[in-house]
Amino acid sequence: MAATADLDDAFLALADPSRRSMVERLSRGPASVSELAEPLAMSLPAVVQHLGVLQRSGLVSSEKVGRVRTCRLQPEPMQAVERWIAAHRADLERRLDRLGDVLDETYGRKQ
Amino acid sequence: MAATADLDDAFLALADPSRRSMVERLSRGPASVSELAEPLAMSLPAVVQHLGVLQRSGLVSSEKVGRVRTCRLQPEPMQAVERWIAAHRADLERRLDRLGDVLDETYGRKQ
DNA sequence: TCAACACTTAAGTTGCAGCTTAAGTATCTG
DNA sequence: CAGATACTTAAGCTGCAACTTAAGTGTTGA
Repeated sequence: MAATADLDDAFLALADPSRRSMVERLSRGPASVSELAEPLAMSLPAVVQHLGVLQRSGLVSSEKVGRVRTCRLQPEPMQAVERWIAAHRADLERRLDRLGDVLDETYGRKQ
Repeated sequence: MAATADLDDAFLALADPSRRSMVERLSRGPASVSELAEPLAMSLPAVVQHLGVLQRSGLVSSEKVGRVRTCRLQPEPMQAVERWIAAHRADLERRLDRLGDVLDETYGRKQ
């Protein structure tokens, strides 16, 4: 059960299109910093800073071998975010369904 | 098929604990601005500003009747966020599963 | 009619996110 | 060992997010 601050970090990390592009790339497999940077129109230090945000959120881990840092997506924070969304979306939709029933009962069910 | 900017807005809106608390409240049913503000330790204008972020993201809609503004959670942006997460988490986990298979084949399956 | 209520608008402060350039530090490769 | 590669560190800039207080506006109930 993810702490509030963990969700803060994960949602914030995913709120930037450059970082989501990095996550999309990593969802297809590990990648080096340069590979993550390649499609992005910004300097390498900027990419490294985005990577820092992703790592601090736990969404991405990395290890350096030789001069190459290899990055990987971590499943747990993605699951925590999905659980939070799913729970509250489900609440909402259950309620909307019931509302539909109530309106049907009040005004007559549609054919 | 949510545009990138829409996902930006939705993730950003959900990256704040006060705003998530508002969304949690609204997932249980419509509420007035004062009701949303009640559990939050901040001024009413601050709450209204958070509400503005939620509305600009499409997550929340509101209408004013008399002097009361009633707010509702909208399902579509929640679904869009959930779809994005689910898609990339699924990619990741499919890959991790295959990796497990490969490791099993290479090093011998665990008993 | 007038005071309480439920916001709303305006204006200002503070801090930090998201870049930049410049100058490092290791690690390979020929 | 020199030059290319793959980051890394440092420092500084700009804009906007997240509040605040103060002063509105329109609505309602006694």
